[in-house]
Amino acid sequence: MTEIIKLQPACSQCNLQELCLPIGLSEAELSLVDSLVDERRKIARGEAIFRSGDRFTAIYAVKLGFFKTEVLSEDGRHQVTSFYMPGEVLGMDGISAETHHCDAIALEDSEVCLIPFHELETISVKVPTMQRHLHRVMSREIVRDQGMMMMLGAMRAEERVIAFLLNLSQRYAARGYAAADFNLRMTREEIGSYLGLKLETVSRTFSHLQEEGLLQVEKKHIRLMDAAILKKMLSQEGIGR
Amino acid sequence: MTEIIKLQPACSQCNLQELCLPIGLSEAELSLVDSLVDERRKIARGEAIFRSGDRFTAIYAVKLGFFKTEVLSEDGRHQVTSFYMPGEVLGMDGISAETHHCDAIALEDSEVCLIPFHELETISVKVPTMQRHLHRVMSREIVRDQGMMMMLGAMRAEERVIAFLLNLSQRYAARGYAAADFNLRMTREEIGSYLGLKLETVSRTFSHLQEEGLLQVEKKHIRLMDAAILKKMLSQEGIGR
DNA sequence: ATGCCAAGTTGATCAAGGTCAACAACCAAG
DNA sequence: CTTGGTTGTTGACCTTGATCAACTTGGCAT
Repeated sequence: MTEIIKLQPACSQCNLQELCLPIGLSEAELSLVDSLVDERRKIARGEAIFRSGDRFTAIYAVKLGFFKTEVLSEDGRHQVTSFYMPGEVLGMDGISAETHHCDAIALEDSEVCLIPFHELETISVKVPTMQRHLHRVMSREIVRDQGMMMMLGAMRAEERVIAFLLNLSQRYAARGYAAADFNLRMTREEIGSYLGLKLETVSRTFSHLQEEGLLQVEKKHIRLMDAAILKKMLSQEGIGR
Repeated sequence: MTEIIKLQPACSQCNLQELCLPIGLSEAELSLVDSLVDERRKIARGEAIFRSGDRFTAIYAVKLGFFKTEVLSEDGRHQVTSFYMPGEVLGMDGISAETHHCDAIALEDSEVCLIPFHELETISVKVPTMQRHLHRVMSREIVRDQGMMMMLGAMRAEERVIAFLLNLSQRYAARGYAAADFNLRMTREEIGSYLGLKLETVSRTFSHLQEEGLLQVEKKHIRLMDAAILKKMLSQEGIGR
């Protein structure tokens, strides 16, 4: 069950600071941020932070755990649009209409820092660095989505899977985890949905890359045997579809 | 050739105001915006406002004409990520890294209003309404991209084409043009790239929808014969791929 | 243990859409 | 008026990845 704890989140102490906050805030500015982020929330595996249609009030920084966001269309179809790991910020889809447009669901027991958005806007007015940072975070999401569109529109199945794994790898590395050896937090079906493929195709592609000796897969555990070659396969591979 | 004219753009007078600016700015606030947007720029068909790698300095409101943005990956592949019509704002991909990540190219002789971004941030601090609006515009882009990902990942060719046409139709309607009768500004190839399809598939799908009596296509001229049915085809159609 | 369910793998088959090619229509330039 | 280049249409064929189905494994509840 989702549970709310009023633990002083203290951004000023958080080891994710550099990922989630601007670099180079003054002491005074940092303490303003501390006062802003006043609530940490535990989300159990399978629970949602928010769902499509919920009123938008805050954005969320992942403190611990793993999330997916997914959109659903009128007919039953749904699609995973993103995965989020610690230090990443989610919920910005809600700003435009004061309503969320997707579900944000925990893939494992997780914790998020709740950032009330209107207060954030208020503080932005006083701390231009904060405003700049917010704009960058939003813009980064736009750029990321463009890359995603590129992937969905122009890459073949194997390339998508490779791009996905390399992206995960790079994000783990940025957090100080092993770049070539990690556990997937999501199912084959969720990966497939994210990549615009069926789960069988994801599974087959894993197996195939393993036969080639580029990958070792054992259930959710992935080991990249040669990231350099994988990268090359992305940029060289056929002029695509 | 691209040409710069210092014509008083006067947002306060512009008929696109409601699309491009927040509704409900005070007189005083509007005149602040007028002072911000101090340059209008003509872009000839085929020319770029900016290209990938260009330093980011401003965002652009389309005043007149039609644009596409496209990203290109290391290997030659490129993909159209968006089309923009009057009243829409482009260039926000550049904020995150102070560098543009795509090319913005005019599909016909066009005019844009140049909005220096750092000045915009400065004014946002003084005019909270402006800040709110900026955030909404950026967030709307995020939501739009999510819808695009949904389309690319979960829809079949015919559905994508229908969704594309209905989206255009709705945007024309919002601008006071006929919703069911308009001219495409882009080639079949550009549509295909945007939709993750080949130009032949776009062409065939047009022909097919025409045979069904749902569409009339003559070169670039499109007439939607029954938007209601088309909409229904989107939401009902098979549980998809 | 036992049974059940969700998650994953693998194979056989099929269809959507990509590829290749021919051709038509329509400019714009000479 | 002719020529060449761009854009669009249509057909024949082929490839990729979806679909359907059988089977395995592991976790959890009884």
